[in-house]
Amino acid sequence: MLQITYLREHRLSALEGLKKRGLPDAEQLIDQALDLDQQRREVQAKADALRAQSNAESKKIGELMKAGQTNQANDLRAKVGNLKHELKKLEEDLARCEEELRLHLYKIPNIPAQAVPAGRSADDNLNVYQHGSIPNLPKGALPHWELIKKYDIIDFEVGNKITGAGFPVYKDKGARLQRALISFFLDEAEKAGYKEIMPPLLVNEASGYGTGQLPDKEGQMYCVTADQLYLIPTAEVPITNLYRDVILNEADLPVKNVGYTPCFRREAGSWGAHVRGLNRLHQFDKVEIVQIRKPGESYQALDEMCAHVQSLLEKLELPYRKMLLCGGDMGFNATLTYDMEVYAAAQQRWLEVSSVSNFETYQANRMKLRYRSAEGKIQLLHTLNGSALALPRVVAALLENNQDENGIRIPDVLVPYTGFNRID
RNA sequence: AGAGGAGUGGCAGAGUGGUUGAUUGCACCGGUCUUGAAAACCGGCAGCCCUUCACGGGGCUCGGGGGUUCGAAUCCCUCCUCCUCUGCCA
Repeated sequence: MLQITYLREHRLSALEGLKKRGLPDAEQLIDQALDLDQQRREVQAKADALRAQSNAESKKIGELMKAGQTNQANDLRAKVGNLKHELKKLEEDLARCEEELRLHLYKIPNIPAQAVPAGRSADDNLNVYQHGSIPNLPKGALPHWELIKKYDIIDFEVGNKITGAGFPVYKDKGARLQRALISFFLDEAEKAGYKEIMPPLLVNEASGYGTGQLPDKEGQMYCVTADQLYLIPTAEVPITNLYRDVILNEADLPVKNVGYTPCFRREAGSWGAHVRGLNRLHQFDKVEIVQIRKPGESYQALDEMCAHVQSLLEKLELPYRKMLLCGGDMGFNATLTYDMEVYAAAQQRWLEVSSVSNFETYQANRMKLRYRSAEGKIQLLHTLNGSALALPRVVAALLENNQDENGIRIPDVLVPYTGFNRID
């Protein structure tokens, strides 16, 4: 959620930024927020003044009672009683104003950073870096959804039976490969200075609001209605919410956390062509890195996180490209996002395996995540996160790119984790 | 899940209706003293919102929400969390 004080002071640059997202009603959104804010402040000023009066009179009643001047105390008591009616109405107005403003601010997405190109869709994203060569596959090369059947390592049918579409069952070397990738990603992150966190997989409503999945993406999360809990769509939610309502000391920074979790996404309405096999699932595994940074350092941290993700892809020998997302394709909460896409040679498609974003203060403002500087000044922090990495599409590309007539080669770096160097 | 107890500032711990946003101790920060350090002493030390160019002024918050009252940390209701006992369970 944007800070209203920011909008008050930087209306024009906010507007300019939001236009890069292609928001047709950006001006209206901002001006309405400013109006609501103006109303709120007026009502609060009145309510505060009235309350100040009533507090002062009440104090006097106490003094009169102590002095034994009961009659005067009773007169005053009646007078203050009348103030209360007036105050009650103002309090209701104030609560309504605050609520309206809050709900309105939830509707305004984050302001894209300077570097973000304007654009409508993924077609307008900028390819800023590319690495590795596109493999030449043998004749008769198969897409991963055929390979997993051929070698019997991932089973969608039995997943359909026990749960439903999009919940595959990993078997044998397929299961082992999942575990190997998770361990590899966690070990690499720890080498890069991240602290491992194993969080709950269900979160409450407040956490959903903290990182911005609620109210915006309510329909995309699985909800356990009996207890009003949500299955996490990403480890970002619990790991960032660790710091909800927290004031960190400057010495505690930067925070660098990593966590492996399964992720659960309803993916309502997003099924179509191109989502076969592992390309899109309701449950998948992901290792997520999260950083919490002082405002001045967050873009440097973003670069550092990208470099980490890129090093993983290079170690796995996967060809990839780094995309700078345009305003229209960027998530609601982010100011700047890089997507990493690997090339899956049998499908002949680039698949997004990581999304690395800076949220600046957007999440921190919702979460009241702040730090106290050495001089004692308190201010909001910047939050960042990135997938490092999401497994299914990495597996898809590994299977497709490393296939030959007799099987699939496992990249050297994974062999110590899998205990085998081929799937056949 | 049932019964009982409890939740106060970074921590510990007072406070059961009236200038108490809160005694005190520890921790922390600044200062005096000291060659330096410790000790001692002095001072500071919650967050948010409104208002003011500023100095300052005002409001809200004692787990969350609601209520009683002129006035609530203190009384009532409700939810959450923790502890003890019983039950259940990997």
